[in-house]
Amino acid sequence: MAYRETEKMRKRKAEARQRIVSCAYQCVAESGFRSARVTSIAAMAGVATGTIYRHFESKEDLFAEIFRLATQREVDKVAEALSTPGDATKRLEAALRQFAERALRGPVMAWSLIAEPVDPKVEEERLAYRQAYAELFERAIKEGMDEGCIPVQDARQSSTCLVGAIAESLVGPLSPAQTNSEAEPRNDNYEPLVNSILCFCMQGLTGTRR
Amino acid sequence: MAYRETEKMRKRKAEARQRIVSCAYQCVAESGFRSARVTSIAAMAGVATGTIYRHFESKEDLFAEIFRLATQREVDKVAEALSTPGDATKRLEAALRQFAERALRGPVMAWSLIAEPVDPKVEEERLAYRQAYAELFERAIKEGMDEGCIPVQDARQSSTCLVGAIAESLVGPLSPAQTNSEAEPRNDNYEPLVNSILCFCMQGLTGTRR
DNA sequence: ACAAAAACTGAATTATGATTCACTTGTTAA
DNA sequence: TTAACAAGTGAATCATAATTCAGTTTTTGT
Repeated sequence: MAYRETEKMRKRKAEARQRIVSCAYQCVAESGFRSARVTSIAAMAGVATGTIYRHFESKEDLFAEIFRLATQREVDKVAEALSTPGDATKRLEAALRQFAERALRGPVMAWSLIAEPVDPKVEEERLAYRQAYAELFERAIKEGMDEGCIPVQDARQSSTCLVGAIAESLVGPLSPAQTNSEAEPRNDNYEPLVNSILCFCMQGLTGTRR
Repeated sequence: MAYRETEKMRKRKAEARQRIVSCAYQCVAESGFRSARVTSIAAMAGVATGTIYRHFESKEDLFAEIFRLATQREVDKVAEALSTPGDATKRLEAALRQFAERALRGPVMAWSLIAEPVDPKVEEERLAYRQAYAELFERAIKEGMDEGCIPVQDARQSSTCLVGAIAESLVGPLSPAQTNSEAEPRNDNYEPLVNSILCFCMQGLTGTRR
């Protein structure tokens, strides 16, 4: 008898997995899911192609995990903005702004998360992702209704609409055609775009234009 | 010298093309772009696979045309609802309702048009499709601002938000997972869902909840 | 040092469908 | 009838990457 799984090995394996994940993440962040190749992820991570398959069932599974990770980051940021002190209206506005601004700042990944055509398992994650946002907003809207700063309404429905309104507003600006043609001049100022999106959203929510 | 293109031939060719198009349409309406096979479309249309390629450059081109066609139908219906007599608010509400109800009534095609992952050329058509809606709504919003029944706002931005809010609200109900699990009970009543979507949208537009 | 058990490797295989093309059939005008 | 040409056919080919797996290397406990 010999080999028995050892702490050292467990750690090494975990590191390899981690390396694979972050290289895959990087690939996707650079040019989306569609063009990310298992082969190049492996090369980038310094492992053989086959190794990927001892860490993930399939490419789809790997990508689903990447999607989940990327998503979690975004959702956390929005949650953070929502847990700021202040009334619900203010917090919602900050959260929506956060959502939009982060997307515009990392347009390739944002596009992948919001609108890139992806395989079914990844698409499932996308559904979950959108629901995660919707739940976050829903809670805040309910708080707002309790506080009295947001009129009574179907909180879930409104939050779904918010997600849709923002996502749709970003699809144009984020779509690769747009993003590429922008050549070099990165980070223009997003303020006007973001503001006009928020204007509609806040009015939809509160009935008050600002 | 002999064979020269004749009226009869021209017509026959056109008919074959038409047959291909409508069979492809049917396939997509039944189960989406992803599962539509060139081979089965050909079989269904009663032509050889190769024949498809004398009418269309590639599968993507065929699908782009199908998308365009399906899209046109929908956009026309919405345009029709918008050209009804009445004030802009009423007309917009009717149009948005039309959009949502038609989607719920033909969920497979609607999902394909709104959210199914598709090839790049088809995705391009989708962008155009969403813009077509946005333009329609934009015009109506501007009319409403002139009439005074809609407060001054960035009409284009608002119309984009409307498209997004509705599309997002439909993605859940339309997604194949949902659609399939509904088993048999077709056409439930969509009223409550549609109403709550419209509630947010109209308030976003007018600042007035109803 | 060694045998047992993993883990790693990457070239070869496989899967999936779209696309092609050598050949057959149909159409036209003389 | 026939020559000239276009349209139609569908089995064979091709393209693209994901996935596999027989062989190699590494790790471990004795």
